[in-house]
Amino acid sequence: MTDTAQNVFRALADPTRRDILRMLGRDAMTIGQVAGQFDMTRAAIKKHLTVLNDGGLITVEARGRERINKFNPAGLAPVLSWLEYFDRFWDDRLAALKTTIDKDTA
Amino acid sequence: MTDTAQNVFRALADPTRRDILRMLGRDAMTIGQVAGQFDMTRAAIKKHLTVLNDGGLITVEARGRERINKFNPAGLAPVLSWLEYFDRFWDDRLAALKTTIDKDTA
DNA sequence: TTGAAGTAAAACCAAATGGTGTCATATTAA
DNA sequence: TTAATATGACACCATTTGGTTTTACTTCAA
Repeated sequence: MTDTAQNVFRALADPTRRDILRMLGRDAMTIGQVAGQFDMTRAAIKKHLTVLNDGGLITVEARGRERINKFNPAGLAPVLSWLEYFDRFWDDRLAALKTTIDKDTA
Repeated sequence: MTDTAQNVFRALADPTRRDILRMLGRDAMTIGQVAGQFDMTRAAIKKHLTVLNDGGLITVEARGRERINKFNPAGLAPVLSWLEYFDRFWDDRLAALKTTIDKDTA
């Protein structure tokens, strides 16, 4: 396995992949289902899913001839870790994020 | 200017650029100073700084014949916004980030 | 004013990226 | 068994990316 953080940032660098991740955040989907939402071939979507999987952002579960792709929240951890380095620069902007977090963790 | 979020994620996709950003987070530097820290030509560094600037992650201030490159914390806002979408998935991991935030905002 | 320092900009190159189409394989259903 | 479905894997292509060299322009200092 290569550098984890790099794989995550690389995975997030493409807008299609970020959209796929949002979609999988709502519902787990097969490759075909994901492809149905984009004007792109299944092969292209499959490549994106591979990159997302390499970045640990999704998990793939085989079910018969289908592959269920699920969003993996833990995969975003490297991004959060990386962002923490800049904590001291954040003030009001981060405070806003903090409140949204509070709503969940309360 | 094209899509802001895309420019930010694209800027963060390269490890050299992430390293540069960390360096600029500690101290503002000229192109030459940044280049001195990497085994790479000034031209290459200049390109990276352009991408970081396009992403709004740094600001460049001319001083004589020098260009002072500064980290711009606000440039990371699109990343935070994008991450907020996944709030409901985060629990303990995000709680950790929350505590570090609390230390700053207290 | 002349030379050195700092940067900008352009031409160029190899490799990675994002897409396609095709074919093979495995599984479900008739 | 056979046909359709869902995916995997490969070859291929155009464009982008990350790097280099080279040249030119400003600005500082002697």
